[in-house]
Amino acid sequence: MAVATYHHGDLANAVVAAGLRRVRQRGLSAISGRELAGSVGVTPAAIYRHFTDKEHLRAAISQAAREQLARAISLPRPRTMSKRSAAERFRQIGHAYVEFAFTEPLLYAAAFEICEPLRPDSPSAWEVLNEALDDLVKAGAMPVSRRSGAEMVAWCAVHGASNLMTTPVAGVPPAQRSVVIKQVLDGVKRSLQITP
Amino acid sequence: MAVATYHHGDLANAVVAAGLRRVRQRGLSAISGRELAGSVGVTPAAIYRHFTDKEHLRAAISQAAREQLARAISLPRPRTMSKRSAAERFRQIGHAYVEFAFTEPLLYAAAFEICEPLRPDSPSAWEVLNEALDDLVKAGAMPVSRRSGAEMVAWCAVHGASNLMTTPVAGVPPAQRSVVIKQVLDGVKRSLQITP
DNA sequence: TCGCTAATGTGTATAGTGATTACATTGCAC
DNA sequence: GTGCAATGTAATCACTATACACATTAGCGA
Repeated sequence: MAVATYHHGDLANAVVAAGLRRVRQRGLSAISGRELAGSVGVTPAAIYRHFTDKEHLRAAISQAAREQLARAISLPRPRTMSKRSAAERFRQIGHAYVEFAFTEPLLYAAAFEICEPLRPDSPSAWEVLNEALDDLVKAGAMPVSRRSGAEMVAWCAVHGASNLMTTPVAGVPPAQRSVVIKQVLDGVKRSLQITP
Repeated sequence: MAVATYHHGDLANAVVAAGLRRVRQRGLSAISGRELAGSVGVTPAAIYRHFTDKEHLRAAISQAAREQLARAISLPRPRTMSKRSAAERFRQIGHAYVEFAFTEPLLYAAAFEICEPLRPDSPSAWEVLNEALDDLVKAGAMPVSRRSGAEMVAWCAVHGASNLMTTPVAGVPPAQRSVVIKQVLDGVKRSLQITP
């Protein structure tokens, strides 16, 4: 099968996929071009036909991780939204973000380790967030006056929480995580004056 | 002078110091033990008398970066505090945090890249923050009921902002940074119900 | 269907890396 | 002073990123 086809056919994607698998266990910094090439059944140098650099390769993997995060927080969006359901969905998106960081800490870390966007992030987390905020305003669950800059206020809080709690600096024991998350999400709610 | 003394005398610290210098320009991941050893005028293997691993070395450098951050946000603390001055100082600490991230992005990134505390972080950023929050309560600028968990609410927001804005993911143009920072800090203020 | 060309993968080579080992030098406690 | 533990050196190994010349092949125009 190694010689079934001389040309792999989809090396770039295959390498990134293998990279993601590796990242989930050892982290982005442990990625080795050789090993990756081997796991795809190809010579190390072959990678350089598709990626200029090791850095380029790592950037591609990082972006793939970012796309997984975006997918993870893309919760289904009901056609019509009440104040309650809009607020609920907004909170759940925040939860999903943090949850992703907890269940796939290395993938999450990789997503933000290298952030040069290669091609425009397909459905970026950013867009999901903005959509949810717009829905909040439309549903009347948040004053329009708070809309401007709300993305950053919300994202910073949730991203900061994910970042700090997947790391030993903050020293938050896992058992206490959920209460911290609640406090942070409540804080966002208060800060953006989300009503119900 | 290379042979002035066979023993260096303070290799561990010298190596970390050289490491910090290097990190500021190229980032933590670009650290090479050999190069570091060379820049201190010592053989590569000598480093392994003081650090078990390269990872151990990097962890030490990361912690040194964390200590620099802590120093950067350790603003002078007036003996007696009014509501106004307590709130002011709290905000300035937040500003200093973000400012550090902007002026030394690579150092800041390194600080949180490896977070195993080796020895207890001398004067940790955490402690500075808690002190400032306690002062807020004492001065009556924040309701006691909001004190619990306030560290995380505040830290998450500021850390998230630093993290996202020293990176191209958020796509915030440098010119617009200060307004985002203002919004985030105002958000924290509202969230913690800081009064003046 | 043929054959040309660009794209892709191979093999080999080089320089730099982290790490280990045996040995040299030295400060310090006794 | 002497001996020992701490520290630095030299030589070495396995591995990694990367470059280059070459082999193979897909896909296209004739």
